[in-house]
Amino acid sequence: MNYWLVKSEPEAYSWQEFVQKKEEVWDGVRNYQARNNLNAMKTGDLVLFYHSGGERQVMGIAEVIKESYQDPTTEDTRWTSVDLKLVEELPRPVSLKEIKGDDRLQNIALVRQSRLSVMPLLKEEFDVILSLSAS
DNA sequence: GCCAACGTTGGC
DNA sequence: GCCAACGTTGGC
Repeated sequence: MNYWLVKSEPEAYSWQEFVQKKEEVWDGVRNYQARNNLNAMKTGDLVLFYHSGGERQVMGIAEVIKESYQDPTTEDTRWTSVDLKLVEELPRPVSLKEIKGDDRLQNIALVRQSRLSVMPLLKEEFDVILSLSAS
């Protein structure tokens, strides 16, 4: 099992919308590195959902329920999508500030490569973020 | 609103 | 194949 983090601008697609819909096609990725990460996702992998822009916080957890396939929003065969399903909302959101302030999270792309929209996490990093939310 | 980081495009 | 110019993203 692998762990990931995906970003969304809440004005474009919010966690609240995801909570209502329970499932979503994760489409529109137009960056090769992000696409490669999408393609590496396996059914059952867990994905943190992060709000970029004004909020900058991790909102909750999703699960991969369909592995990568042609992105339905484009004819261009270079781009792919996955399907995500709601798992649960975090007890409270974990802010970028908290993530940047934690020594154990300094290697994640959210800190090192702020523009990447789909990134892998180590299990340890995933667990640290969950524990921050619970504290 | 600004700027840094990064990606893409196009001229050579 | 290199690099300048330009566009976009996202944090501050």
